[in-house]
Amino acid sequence: MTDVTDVNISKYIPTINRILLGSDPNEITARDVRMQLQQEYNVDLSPLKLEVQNLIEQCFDDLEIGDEVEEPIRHKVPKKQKKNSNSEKKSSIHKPSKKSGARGRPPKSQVKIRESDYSSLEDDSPPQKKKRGRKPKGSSVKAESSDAEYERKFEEELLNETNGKKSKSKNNGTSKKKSNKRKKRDDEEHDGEGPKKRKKGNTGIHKPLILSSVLAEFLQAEEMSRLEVVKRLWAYIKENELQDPNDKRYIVCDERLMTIFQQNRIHSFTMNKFLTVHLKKKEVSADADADADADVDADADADVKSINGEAANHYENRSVSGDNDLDDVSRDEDIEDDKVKMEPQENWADLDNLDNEDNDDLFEDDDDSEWKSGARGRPPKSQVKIRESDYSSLEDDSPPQKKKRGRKPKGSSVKAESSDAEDDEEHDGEGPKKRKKGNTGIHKPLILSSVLAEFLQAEEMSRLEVVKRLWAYIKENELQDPNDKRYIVCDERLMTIFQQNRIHSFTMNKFLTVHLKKKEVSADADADADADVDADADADVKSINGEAANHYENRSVSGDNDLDDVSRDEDIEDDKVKMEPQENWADLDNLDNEDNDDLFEDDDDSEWVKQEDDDDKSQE
DNA sequence: CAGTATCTGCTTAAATGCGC
DNA sequence: GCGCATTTAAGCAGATACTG
Repeated sequence: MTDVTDVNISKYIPTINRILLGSDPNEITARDVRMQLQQEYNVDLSPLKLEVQNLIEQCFDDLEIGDEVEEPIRHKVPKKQKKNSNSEKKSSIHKPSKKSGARGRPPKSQVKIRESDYSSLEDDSPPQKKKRGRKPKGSSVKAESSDAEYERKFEEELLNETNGKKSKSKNNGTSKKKSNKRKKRDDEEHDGEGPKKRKKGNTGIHKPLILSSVLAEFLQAEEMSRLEVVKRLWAYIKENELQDPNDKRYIVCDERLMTIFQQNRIHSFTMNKFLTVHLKKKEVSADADADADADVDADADADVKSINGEAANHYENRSVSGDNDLDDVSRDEDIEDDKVKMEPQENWADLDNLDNEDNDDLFEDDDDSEWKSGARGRPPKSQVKIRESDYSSLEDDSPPQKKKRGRKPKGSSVKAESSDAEDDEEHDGEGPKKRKKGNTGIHKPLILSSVLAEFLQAEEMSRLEVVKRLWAYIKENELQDPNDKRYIVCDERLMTIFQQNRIHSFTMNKFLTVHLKKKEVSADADADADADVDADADADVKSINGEAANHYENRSVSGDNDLDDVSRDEDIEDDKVKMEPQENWADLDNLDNEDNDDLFEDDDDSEWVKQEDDDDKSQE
């Protein structure tokens, strides 16, 4: 073999290129290339190993430009090189470091997205302001939907690269908290081996739908499941802080959202409804598929314009003129409502009517629209329902100006996903967390007031269990207000507990507080507890009941659910209010606090009362 | 370690479409 | 026809995770 120390190795470049091009990028290594060079030129390249490897790497990089397919080898070459000890890692500069990991690495799509205006939607934008404390679960879950995708993709890559050293654990950690149901579903997604037939990708709510051009432009995608659309829209809404600060369930549409929803402000509940016109079933047939894009775009354009009507022009103009320029918006009559945004309370009450009417009109204007037909064809089931209740529900829990108690509205849904963490631990008991369902937190048994104890036939119970059982009772006896199921029409038994003829489900917990007492651990306390509690509770409940108690007692004789009797009582007069929800119920919270606080304050000795007092003080 | 943020359970409302 | 899944808000108290 020839000694090549003096040779200019750059002469090997063409050969290296040829070898690289002619080999499987997944298999070839720098060493392989060097070996081939040695064979072809019959030289020993060992003395120049590092140089040659660098050269090979360089060639590889050069070839790789504009040829993304070869990515795998790109990782592979330097990796082998690393093994070969001390080579300067030119490659490491552009090679995604494993540590930068899932988050740091900007996936191609992400980069691309950043260039677009919809960065918020497409990239896995972390919660706008990173808050202190524990990572927002809800948001993490939410972000997860997009985050997880990227992470998953990247993990897959990692798994290909390494032998899956560690990648799994992290993701599992974050998603661990999802609900069993969701988790189950996700598991199926992940391993694809679930026994169930449902697959996220194709069926049900995960079925990809064709987006209208407007929506497609907004979301930078032609197809997407309804679910995903909603997710992304929410991401956008949050990113741009488009939720009404007074009532976060309302979304104040910026001009972009206006092009989609044709509303200045929509309720989150009705978002889906408005989305309907922008979502079209995907045709499966090949031809249809081919034509689909064109058709859809055309249709969508036409439809959206027809839906937009005059306003469309404004939108278009505005979209040129600048972002969020709401002054422009106000030129339009429909959009005039934007001003309402500045004076939240009064005019918003009619929002839902506005939604329905305005949009129904819009939808009905154009009979040819496929998008629309989707929307219109759908039963007014919801609408019927809505009209029945006159949206009382929405207006009822109209913005409580008061400072809110309890858990802060984080702006995320925790509900569904929440249950699992605990459930998991419950079941396998091996979780790293310390929580145990039996004794701690919401599962901690509390001592019930005698009234509640009698009602539930138990001396102790966790708040959670109490609520559960109460709900069971409510359902069993159909005590929910048929007009707004969130309200519970108390029968005489519930009245003895809540001291109200009718309570909002949200406030049930509040009213329960006086009936729940922390369990003392000390031995003596334990001994005395029962007697004390019973005595206290009896006294308290009576004092709480006050005058009304007599009525309750009388009524208990007179019959079940006889609400006419109830109206004799002044407090109970509110029952009538039930028929005219608006004015009086808006103050439900105040009413709760004032009326009941007065009652509570009558008896200072009560421990039950004390709890509430403390509570109230803390509120102030 | 103190302080803060979030989670936990439960319910309701709306819309969707698939599966049972 | 119901359940599922998704999203939001509201109320509550205690546990837990996280930050400084």
